[in-house]
Amino acid sequence: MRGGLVGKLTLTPEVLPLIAERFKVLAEPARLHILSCLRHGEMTVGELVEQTELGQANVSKHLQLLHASGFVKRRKDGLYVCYSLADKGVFQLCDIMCGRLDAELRKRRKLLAS
Amino acid sequence: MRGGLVGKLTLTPEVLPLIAERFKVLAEPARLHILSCLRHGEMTVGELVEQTELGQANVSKHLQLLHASGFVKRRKDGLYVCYSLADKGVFQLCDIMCGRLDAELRKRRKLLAS
DNA sequence: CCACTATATTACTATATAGTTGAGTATCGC
DNA sequence: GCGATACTCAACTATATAGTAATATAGTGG
Repeated sequence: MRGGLVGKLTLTPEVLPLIAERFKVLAEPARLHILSCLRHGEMTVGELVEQTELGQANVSKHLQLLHASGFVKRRKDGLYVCYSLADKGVFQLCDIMCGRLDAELRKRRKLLAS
Repeated sequence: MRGGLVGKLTLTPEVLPLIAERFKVLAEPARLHILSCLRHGEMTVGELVEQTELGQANVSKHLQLLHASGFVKRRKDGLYVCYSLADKGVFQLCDIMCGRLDAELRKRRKLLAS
């Protein structure tokens, strides 16, 4: 079923700030790194700190934002808080962006060769 | 053929800043507005200023950035500079984001109803 | 050449936020 | 209870950038 109605909401002036806000969440290497870590499964905050080499409070703050915008979900396990991807759809966005970047780098390289 | 190899480049730590930078370009209501205006065809800077009700210098600056990141292309026509979408793929990203937003608003509404 | 129009650029201000430090909260084992 | 651990929150600093006003550039017609 794949979610059914994708894009029912269109890019009208009223929703522009809301959409921009979402893009802004992904517009940060640190947050993309965290998401990319979570690709393989849920992780505790501490594990993410270790993996990303960011400060602990910093990771925590990024996670709050990612959670508030619905990119990740939270689960408490005793002392630990485990974060995981809310859905794998985030990477659809990243993959498209990677594709665009790739295409442009290729184009730029071709220009240099000529 | 739809472009062929989408996502050949993956989300490795080295490309994270580049990908984030691209998302940042879309993380601005003004720029999304400009892109949305261009959806129907090419427009001059002046037309975009009129349509978006932003300052002229502001629009020009946003256009420089959109052009530098490969979202729009430029064409000089005498005194005028006509901007148009580099490709329609941008809206693939926006539509996905709209879908995510829509899904979350719906979920939030369902919670309120219960 | 000059005046005019359409864009671009520069310099500035105001605001937002990434990262850090230190304090606060919750949960575990003793 | 106490201390230790894992995480969150609040206050701060430094940096980036959106928007603006003024100036510069480029093309057009006289």
